[in-house]
Amino acid sequence: MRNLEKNYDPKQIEDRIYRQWSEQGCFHARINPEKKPYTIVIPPPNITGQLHMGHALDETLQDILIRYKRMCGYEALWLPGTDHASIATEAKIVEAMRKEGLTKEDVGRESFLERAWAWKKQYGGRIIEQLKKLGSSCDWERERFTMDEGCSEAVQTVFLQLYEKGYIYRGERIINWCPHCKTSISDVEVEYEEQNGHFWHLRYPFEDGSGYLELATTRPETLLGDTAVAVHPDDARYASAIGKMLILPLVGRRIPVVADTYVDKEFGTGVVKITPAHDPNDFEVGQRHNLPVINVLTDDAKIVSEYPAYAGMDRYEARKAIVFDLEAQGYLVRVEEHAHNVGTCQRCGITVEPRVSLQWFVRMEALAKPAIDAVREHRIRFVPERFEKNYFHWMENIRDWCISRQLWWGHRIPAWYCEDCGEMIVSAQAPEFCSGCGSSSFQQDPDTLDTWFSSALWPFSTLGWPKQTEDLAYFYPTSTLVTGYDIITFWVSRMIFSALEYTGKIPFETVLIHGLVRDSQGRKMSKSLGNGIDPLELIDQYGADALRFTLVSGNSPGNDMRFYIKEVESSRNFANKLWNAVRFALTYLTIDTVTLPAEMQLEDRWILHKCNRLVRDVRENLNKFELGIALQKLYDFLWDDLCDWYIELIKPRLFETNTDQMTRISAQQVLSYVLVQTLSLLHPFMPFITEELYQSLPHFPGCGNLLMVEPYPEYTETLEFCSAAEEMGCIIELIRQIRQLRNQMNVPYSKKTRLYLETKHISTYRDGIECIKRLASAEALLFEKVPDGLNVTSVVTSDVKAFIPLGELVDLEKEKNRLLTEKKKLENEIARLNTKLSNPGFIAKAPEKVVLEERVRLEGYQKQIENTLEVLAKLS
RNA sequence: GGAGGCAUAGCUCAGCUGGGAGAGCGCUUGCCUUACAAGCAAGAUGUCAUAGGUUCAAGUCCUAUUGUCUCCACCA
Repeated sequence: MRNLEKNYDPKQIEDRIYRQWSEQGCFHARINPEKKPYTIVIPPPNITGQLHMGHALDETLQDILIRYKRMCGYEALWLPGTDHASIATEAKIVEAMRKEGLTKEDVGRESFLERAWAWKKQYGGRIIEQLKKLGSSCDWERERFTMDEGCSEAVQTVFLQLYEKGYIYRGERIINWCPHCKTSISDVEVEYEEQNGHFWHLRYPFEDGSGYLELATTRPETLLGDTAVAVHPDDARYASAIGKMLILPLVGRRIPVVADTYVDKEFGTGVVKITPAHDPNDFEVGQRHNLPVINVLTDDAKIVSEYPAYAGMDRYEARKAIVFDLEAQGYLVRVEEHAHNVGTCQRCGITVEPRVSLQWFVRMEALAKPAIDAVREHRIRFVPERFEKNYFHWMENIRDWCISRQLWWGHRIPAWYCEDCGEMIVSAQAPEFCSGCGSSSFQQDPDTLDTWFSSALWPFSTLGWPKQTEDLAYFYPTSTLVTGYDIITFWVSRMIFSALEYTGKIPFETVLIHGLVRDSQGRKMSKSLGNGIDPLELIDQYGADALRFTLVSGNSPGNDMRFYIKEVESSRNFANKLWNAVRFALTYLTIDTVTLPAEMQLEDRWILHKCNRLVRDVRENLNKFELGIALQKLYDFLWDDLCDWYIELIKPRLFETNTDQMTRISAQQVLSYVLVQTLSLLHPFMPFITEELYQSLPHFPGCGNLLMVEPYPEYTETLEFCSAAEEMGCIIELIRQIRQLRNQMNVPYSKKTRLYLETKHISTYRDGIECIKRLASAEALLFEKVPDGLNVTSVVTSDVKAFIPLGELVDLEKEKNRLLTEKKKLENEIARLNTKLSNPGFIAKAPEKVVLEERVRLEGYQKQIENTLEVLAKLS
């Protein structure tokens, strides 16, 4: 038996406990046909990342689930790893090089990649170490990286398969281009923000001199690339203009007026300039009308050399110059203020530029369908269910996925171009000879794949796919995916359709969605605001368990939470409470096994009953992913029932002053039983402190198992003690009343009062008399009828009248008033219940159980008010 | 424009399939009662956003309204 410090100090134990788990191989999952597998793959953190509060929440939820299932007897695998995060990492490396005065082009592709791998080596491990600080019980022997050999093979296999099936194609399309990162980005990587801009009204003259058309634009600089003007086919105002030619101002190009239903007659003048190269809608109009696509911007958003007057100007400079020229030449009608949404790059924040370019795409329609069905048929379940709607909306309106990126860090596209004839060959290795011309010199496609392309394969690539490994056969499909609602579209949806397509199976059964951790003012935590709270600092200060407790308590799936340091403090206090409960127990435990006594006191049966119910509830809540509720129940039981009531009640039995060995031992037995049960129940939530305390219990050296691998408590029919629970409830009620009275009368705790109890349930109160004596600080005597002539004041419950000699209390008037208030309250309750019970509808339609409950309740109040009135009469 | 969330004590939030309004923090009062002052005991505070509806019964289900946040789409 070890002596515990007075206050819980997580720093003393956390690293030691983690090492112990690790050294005993508790994290490692082994294929075991005797057991059912339970698998979680971690949402791989970026190698650029530091652990932030969002991770802390995500990992805590996963660790709770995995520890719970492990203790429930599943072969639990939590598979960890990291993501190469192509654009984010590349941006960081470019930035680091910029400080050295270098660019990507300066160092070249090969040496750039060397830097990237060095980065991975240096920082990829950092976040893993941080995960360990949280207590994450990942199987580190199975740690993966999206660009390791196996995952890369998976990526290549998928690419080749999809290409052969015709799902991957290469084409000129309009895509989102980031002029800063100089790469394409997918639709979901664009973030829209409202900006104040202008609406420039321009006039484009007809070629035949018969006037002009007036239109408006927010981007006058794209005029250089206009290849038509469009009106609605049914718009009577412009019917005669359709098919006529206009002269494009400043450029002099002849462009047609076309009719297209894309145009909104009601908006502006009902005339739209069409710039197929720089607007997605215009691009489509262009396709329909066979319009030329004229690109006017370079890859860093400057005007191309074909327009000497503006060549080399940045897009915003060009805008000014062009507006100036338009005005000077009389083409500008007026300028309006106009607020509109502008797309920006998720990574760098620069305004994206729609741009026509040659990219690789995944054809999504056929892939999306089975993925929609899987969720619709509830083969995959979202928790909470409402996030299905997000998913369906996205999947049902899905567009082709642009997967090529003009980046170097990532999986390079396995396509090769013949240097002689230009023939494209898609294959894993460089081809030997060109199938077209027989040449043997090839260039590999310079582009890499969208980082989400590899994360989409994560649930199965990490288990060995495309190889049919034993791991894959046993642990796949995985069980639960835990992630934030912000990446359902980026990631969850892509894993679902990928898994169905390549493995023919769902990737996971349940998606547990959590919200964002916000700051105390409800703002997102972000670097730019500087409002982030570092989880590692909190762990350092309050312990990992306290942080975990804070993140889970009061949090419900899918909802955002605000984070207060104050709450971590109270979580820490809870840990300390638990610590001290065990510390107390240890000073009195003389037994070293955990068995329940044959003979138990009332309070023993009561706490066992409550503990057993707790086991049932916590399991139920955990099975339903209601982690916050489960934790709340544990908190209430431990603090209130166990510490404030049970331990206080059994103190007299535990102390040396108790010479009755039997009651002394039985108290120890029940206490250690309840402690083992609750430490086990709480372990998934607060693994460190529970493990440490469990090991300090005297039975531990005998059993020898770490708590982490002990079985999770199970509900036991034989521990249902309903009548004990009821009787104890009455006694608790009585004690509360007496305490209230003493408090109101300013009787100090140290002063014991005499107490005469009058009740018809002598046996019940005989069992509880010691409890009353101790917790109400009273010398209690039991009577069926209290002798007359005692000048007394009193406390009243439904089945007991308690009298305290008047001399021991201070104020008779006060006491009368107290009882009158009590009477009033009771009258109100009785009236309410009478109304309810005399309602024929209620009697007829409410379930019998509910009616009965209300009747019992009413009876209780009636007895109580009788007692109250009787006592009031005595007082006056 | 489309979809969804939230609105409960001074603050932050729980409240599962309808059946007497809860927790933490804060506040008031009294206590160093042989585990814990990071503690113990007692207490105060709520037209559960508004208006209807369903029901014997609504914080809970339905409809509308207001406020607020988010996601999706993006109209020149």
